[in-house]
Amino acid sequence: MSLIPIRPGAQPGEGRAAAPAAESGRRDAARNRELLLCAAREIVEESSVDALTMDRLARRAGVGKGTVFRRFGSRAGLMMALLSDAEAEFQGRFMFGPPPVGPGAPPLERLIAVGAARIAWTLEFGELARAADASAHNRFDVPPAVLWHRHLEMLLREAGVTADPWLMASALGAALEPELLLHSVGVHGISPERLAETWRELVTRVVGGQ
Amino acid sequence: MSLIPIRPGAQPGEGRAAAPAAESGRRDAARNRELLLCAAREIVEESSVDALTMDRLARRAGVGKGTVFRRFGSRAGLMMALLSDAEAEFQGRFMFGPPPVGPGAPPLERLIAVGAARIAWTLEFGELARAADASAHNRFDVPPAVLWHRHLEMLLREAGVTADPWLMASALGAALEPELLLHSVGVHGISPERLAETWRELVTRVVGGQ
DNA sequence: ATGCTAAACGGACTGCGGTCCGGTTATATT
DNA sequence: AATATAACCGGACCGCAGTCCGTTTAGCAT
Repeated sequence: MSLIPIRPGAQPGEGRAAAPAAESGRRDAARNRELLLCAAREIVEESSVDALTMDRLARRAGVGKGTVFRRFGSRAGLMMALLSDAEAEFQGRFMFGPPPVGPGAPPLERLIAVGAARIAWTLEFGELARAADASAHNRFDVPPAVLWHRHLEMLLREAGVTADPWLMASALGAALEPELLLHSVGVHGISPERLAETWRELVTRVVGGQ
Repeated sequence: MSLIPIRPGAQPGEGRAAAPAAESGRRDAARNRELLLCAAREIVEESSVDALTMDRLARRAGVGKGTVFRRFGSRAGLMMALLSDAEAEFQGRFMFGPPPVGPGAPPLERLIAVGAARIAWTLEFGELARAADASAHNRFDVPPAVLWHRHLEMLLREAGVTADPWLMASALGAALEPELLLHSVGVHGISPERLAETWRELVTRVVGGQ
């Protein structure tokens, strides 16, 4: 799949060694990587994201624990690897897809649409995203997060928001964080539609529209 | 201190046993509690928040590890206990303090002021708050967080925000989360003034003002 | 003072994420 | 085919948060 591979098959360099890419040399490494991703998905759908521990994954895949960490760097890295296809597909949508999420629509419309899309995306893959964020030292500096943030910033600029678009993008982005969305839906029973509607209201007011 | 004690000297019930309050019976328990809080503060100022591990704290205070967990329930509970005075003081400011943070000023002014105050507060105590959030299952449901959220919601209502004030409060509150603020300042070198200014802009636009 | 009981105590124990290092193996070179 | 070497592999090991349970003790009632 991977329309916009953010370094395809590479994890965000956790330890010092960084990025044993998918195609570089050793075929057994690549094979183990797929083996592990496959086993990880099995564990997740059999039980839950929380059940996906590094030891368990290693034993399930029949490899040593060290191998798991060498491949993915950390638990967060593993989660991101599991998410990377879905993430890349989402990136493709807002960067090259059809309007109003993709380019071609007015910026405010794009903001509204991409927020709604993000909400839907999060409700589908959010458990993994939340787990990734949870044990992430630097969740804000990871490539997909940076790209997402820059995209929001760009849309805000295009929409005519002059005051510190960088911080505005941070503030608005915070309203779409998986932890918050999942909590709203899961604990308080808020519907996705209401989330999207409030996002629309929020972003409309921020760009000074209406 | 504790102007508005959120159950004074009690931790947000973590385990099943919950809330061995400060004054109830056994004086040794209360004594150990103070002993532990004191030792915890020592460790933090000698080293850092990260250096404050439960084992270390227990040994430093000369008690068993079980005692630490019985008193505070979890690491997050300990962090909240360490924060509780500062948190209570802040609550006092926005609920009963002088305007514009406290009551008496127009709602938009109060929103702007309380955000700025929150930013300053976070930059002072944020390390503890971040540590508390980090290992908190239910960081949104803890009393101070709920009170803060409801306060934002109330101000939004008073300011005439009709559309789903609950979610709007969540969204705006997310822009003031310790993790985000500390990241902006610490990693990207954003100044507190710029944070406050952007908050002013954001909240002004949201309430539809000028 | 003495005895009773509920509560507090300590520290061994578990499972987890993450690191390290000696042994192994795939690939390139000759 | 033999060799060299860089990368890979496994699993023992560490520190941490959190749990459990047998033991001790504070406070009360008599």
